[in-house]
Amino acid sequence: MQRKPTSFDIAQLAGVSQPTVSRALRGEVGVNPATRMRIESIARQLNYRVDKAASNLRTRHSQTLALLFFEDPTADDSLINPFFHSMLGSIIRACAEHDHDLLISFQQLSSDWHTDYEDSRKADGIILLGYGDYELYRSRLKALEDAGTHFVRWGSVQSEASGLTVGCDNHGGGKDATRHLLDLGRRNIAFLGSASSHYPEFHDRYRGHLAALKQGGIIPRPGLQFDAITTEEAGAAAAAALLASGEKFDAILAASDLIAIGAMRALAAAGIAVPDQVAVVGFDDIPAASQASPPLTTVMQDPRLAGRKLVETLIGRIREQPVGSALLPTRLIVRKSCGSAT
Amino acid sequence: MQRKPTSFDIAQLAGVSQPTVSRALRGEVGVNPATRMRIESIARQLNYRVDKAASNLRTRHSQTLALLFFEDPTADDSLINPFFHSMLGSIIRACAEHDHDLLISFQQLSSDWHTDYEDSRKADGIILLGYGDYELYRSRLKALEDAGTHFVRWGSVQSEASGLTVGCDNHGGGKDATRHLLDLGRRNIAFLGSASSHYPEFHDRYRGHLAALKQGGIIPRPGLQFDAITTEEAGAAAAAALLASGEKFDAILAASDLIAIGAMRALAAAGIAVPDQVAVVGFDDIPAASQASPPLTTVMQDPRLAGRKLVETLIGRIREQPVGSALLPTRLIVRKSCGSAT
DNA sequence: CAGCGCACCACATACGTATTCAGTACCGAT
DNA sequence: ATCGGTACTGAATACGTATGTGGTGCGCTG
Repeated sequence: MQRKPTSFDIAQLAGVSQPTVSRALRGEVGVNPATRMRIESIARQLNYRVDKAASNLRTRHSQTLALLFFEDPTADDSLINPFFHSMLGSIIRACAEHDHDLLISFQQLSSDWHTDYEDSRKADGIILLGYGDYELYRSRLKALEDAGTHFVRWGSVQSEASGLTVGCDNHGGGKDATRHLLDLGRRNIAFLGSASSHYPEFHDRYRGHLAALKQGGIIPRPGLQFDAITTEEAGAAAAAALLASGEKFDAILAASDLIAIGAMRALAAAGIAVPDQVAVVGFDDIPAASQASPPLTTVMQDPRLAGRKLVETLIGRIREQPVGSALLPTRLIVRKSCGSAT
Repeated sequence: MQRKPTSFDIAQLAGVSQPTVSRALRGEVGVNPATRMRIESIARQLNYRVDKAASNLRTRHSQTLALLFFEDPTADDSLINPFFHSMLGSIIRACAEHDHDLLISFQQLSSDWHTDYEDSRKADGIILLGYGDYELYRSRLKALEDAGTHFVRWGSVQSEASGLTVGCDNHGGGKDATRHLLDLGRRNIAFLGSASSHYPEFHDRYRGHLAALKQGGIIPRPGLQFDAITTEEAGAAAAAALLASGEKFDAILAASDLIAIGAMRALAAAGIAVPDQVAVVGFDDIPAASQASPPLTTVMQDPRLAGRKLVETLIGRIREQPVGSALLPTRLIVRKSCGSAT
């Protein structure tokens, strides 16, 4: 097993200089076609690959993006929110389509990620993904911005955050879902999920919910909102709290599918029929939504589109092209849990 | 925003030479403690980070592992098998614990991954993950091996593959599951999942199944085995085929949870009660298994352990330490679908 | 035939770190 | 006073690619 071939080896075999090899292999203009073909043929023959480290050093680009997942420190080790999981796949693909590699890492909100990836030139830019208390890392975003780091965040587009954000139309999605429930004759709709601005996406969904109520001439009852983070357990707990509160309700809008699924479990345990007695609508359209019983009506965020948009926005930013934040459409997926005629 | 600081900048400020800075920051012995502290302090102050590209170029190591997912070309874009998804999390963590970065990529079985990652020095080694027709990429493994590439594969440990393999005890898991069903009085156990050696893991599970039958004095009926790849659709189709075959059966051992869940759906559609009429056992213990109705009895593969073992084995291999393939234990998780008393 | 422009290519060097080798200063022992 | 050894440090260089600058040969124009 001999030494890995370098561009010098090829140069020697081709009878040209190393710079010419470099130019030829990178498709630069101004290389004699005959020479280029000779070089390419030799490179193929030697199974030559450009040394990424040397190339990165010289060009000062790594052609690599870093994907950072944020998570509550409480989260179980190996679990990722299913929606992010779907997005992961599309991000990987989008990176490949743009000839970039993808570095992936988990981060606790508390660690010092903000000084790492781009400073050390491991990546040209960063994609930030994660639910969680937004206030906790706002200052980190600011630091990133100040350091001139290229990054894109998935989240609530409306919030006055630093940097670029890609997110779906949470407000519109919440509004659509609630309007659908109203159209079905439900009048007492509970909202499960934090309404605090610390969770901007849930907050937006809640505001959309309220907007639809208002449009429908319904006066919101504060007693129908219960906090929950996006786990089944939290959803079940919130639904239990709702039941225990004695408030009258005939529908639940959950801020995420996991919450909705947990709530449906709690309802089932309490002997309440979905959708006959209580209609349930979720948010995300994770795979489990269609598997739930009854299948869950939900607001779909398109992970394919989301991943692609994140990558394209980030690469645009890196290339100093004029890119902005992006708001992606949502779509209501009607299944059985809302009691629609099907 | 000024230029990124280099080790020369620090050297100048500290009144030492650049090599001393390099030595100090990497914790080499033989640097005066006072000098070291001065250097470290200046580095912190400048927010200095070692330039990965330069470091990689010089050391000829990238401190990076590549994770390659293989998938059937037919698979939907953004989906990863849930079990691999769980492993992904633990691999990411294990990499972090060992101070390695993780590059991630999808690969079609047909593409030329075998010449890429390590040749270009993007990664020091490769983790291969994926179900799929094993024969298709056997030759690629051979090529990797011949090229001296460091890699570890997740899969069937028994198969005479090139290179290192980490996998769970598929044979033992299949045997345990079948024995449990026999203990519960089931005598006509169908096996859903390919029994071909092209799918070595399923093959091992099937052999375990047969071994348990033999031990229990049951003569296997070939008509009770139906091929299926690891999707719900395939599981449902296999169950439908089983039903259509007219074979008598009172239990199903599925080669994966996805197959089992699909099969349960098909059984439910046919009005067959689980577990009363037919007991069902799966394999993997994906999150959906505990959510299924009834909750699915299954053979757990521990993704935490699996991920850690893969990473540690690979790093050991890279460091030329004496590491070997590893067989990880499985554990039967008894839930309702098998009809155990609970 | 002088002069010009074009197409192509080589020389030299930069990128930032890690490592080899050769010191230098200092101490204690002879 | 000399030597040997220890502890530390600096000069020089390698790693492999990409790029700025300048030069060569050729064909073409006038």
